[in-house]
Amino acid sequence: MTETASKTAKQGKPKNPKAASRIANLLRRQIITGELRPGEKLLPERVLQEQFEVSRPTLREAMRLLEAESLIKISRGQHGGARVQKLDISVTARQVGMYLQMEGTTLADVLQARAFLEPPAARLIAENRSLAVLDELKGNIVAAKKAYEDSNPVALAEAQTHFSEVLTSQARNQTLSLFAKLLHDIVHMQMVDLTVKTHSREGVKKMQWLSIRGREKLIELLEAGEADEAERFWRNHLEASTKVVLSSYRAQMPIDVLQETE
Amino acid sequence: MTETASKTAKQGKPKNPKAASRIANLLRRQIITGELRPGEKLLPERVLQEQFEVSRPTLREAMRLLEAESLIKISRGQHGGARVQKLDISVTARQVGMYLQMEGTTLADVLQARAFLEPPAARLIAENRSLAVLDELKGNIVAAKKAYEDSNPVALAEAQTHFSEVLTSQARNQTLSLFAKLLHDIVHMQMVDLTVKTHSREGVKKMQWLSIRGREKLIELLEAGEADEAERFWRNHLEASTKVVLSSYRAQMPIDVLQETE
DNA sequence: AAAGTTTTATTGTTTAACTATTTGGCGTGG
DNA sequence: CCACGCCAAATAGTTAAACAATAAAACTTT
Repeated sequence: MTETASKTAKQGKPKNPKAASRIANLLRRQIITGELRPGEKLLPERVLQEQFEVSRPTLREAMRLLEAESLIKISRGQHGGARVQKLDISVTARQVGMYLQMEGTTLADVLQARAFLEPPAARLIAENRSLAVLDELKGNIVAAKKAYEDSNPVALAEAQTHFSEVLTSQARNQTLSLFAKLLHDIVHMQMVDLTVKTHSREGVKKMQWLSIRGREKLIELLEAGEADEAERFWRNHLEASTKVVLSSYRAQMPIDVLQETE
Repeated sequence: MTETASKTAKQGKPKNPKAASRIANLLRRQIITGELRPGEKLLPERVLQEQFEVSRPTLREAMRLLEAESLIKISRGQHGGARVQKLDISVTARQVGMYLQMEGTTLADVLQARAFLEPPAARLIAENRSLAVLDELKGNIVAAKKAYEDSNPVALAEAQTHFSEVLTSQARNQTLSLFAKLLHDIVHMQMVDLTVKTHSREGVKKMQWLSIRGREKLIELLEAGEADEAERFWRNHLEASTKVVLSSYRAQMPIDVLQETE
């Protein structure tokens, strides 16, 4: 046996590397293909153990993996167990953010990326302009103005990111929309300790007003269907305001997505 | 004791949700902050057990999490153990792809998103044109032409994606560059069973040639520093060729990122 | 010296128990 | 009858100790 060993005899069951990830793959597939839908309960541990013919610790490693991906949520108690969940985007955002963090990416870089996505989106909206979208954008401006007058920086920031989301989501491209959401989430993570500083700054008020005016102008262009002009205007606007943000806040610091995950 | 139970007495140790994810968080932080660098070996399980005061199955759940994130790679044997690794982008790509898959995103959608990112990148290259980048792009064209003449569709596809990568990576924005890589990875996963069909098709050859010509033309514009023109041209080119791809292949099917992972 | 064998350090997996946390039901006292 | 508290049952969370598998190094034999 010792001589023939090595790799001559292939095992009947290739038996993927680790039992846990093998099982996680199987369950993951069931969930993602919709075989198991959000809200549905997975079988309890001991049943799955028998089904997959593994021990409890091994099965539980698999459950941890799925739980970490936010595919399932596990609870204890009488009617506890693993329930399929809608995917939580913040989990993906964290992983993308982790990647960026390891490369020393700055918040400035992330903001710039966002500024990169929006102008083409604006173009698309101008090309096939829909009343619903335009109305939503207008409503957003109203809310932003109110927040501005109330000197409520948090609400104003919310309104701004919402505006961005509407822009990118209406580009009618799911992939791009997801990217926009990821960026929003990553930026949001950083803002936890960033927004606070907004209060005391001089000139912020003025910048905020310019920002609102810029969006109003964009809406006009969108309504007029001026695709080229809308795209160009919005790029210039974002570049200008990004510059201000970069110099104002400590956006040149690498992001950190690990702050007290909880 | 029964009466005072409930939640009156807070434990000294708040003891975050699950031991495994708590430990994973600690180790993850060490890795991401660079305290532990790629190649370095983590302490063996039994030492970490003592350090974190948990049992082996619990610790191993944590290790599984980090392994799934590609932060560590575990091997058995005498000098085995967990080693810190450079992050594997395909893990992140898979997770992003999972998200897209659950929304029923089509390959067409993903390709369109890529077409969305490149024109602005082309603009940037035209604005601050560097010889190195232009040379790399030119070299790419040469390779593509060779693949074309050899009727080597795989090499040609490689060249095309490389061209895209150079474009987006030279945008000097890490976030955007990461997105481009993610898209490339997701597309690549799908191409496993997609490229094969390329051979038999009529008109493909012609399309390939147009694609190469388009890139040559783009390079000319970039060299001339015609930012606006380069961006516009490239968008039109991508839109046109995307349309062809969409009708030719089964790009209208939802993507599937779960096909036989390993 | 080369080849094969044994030893050893490490992770992979199993089994069996105990602990903690919910929920529902049951009973007792108002 | 209702409300409160206690208990029981179902479930996941954690621990413990052992054994299996693997890979490298050390040793032994030819």
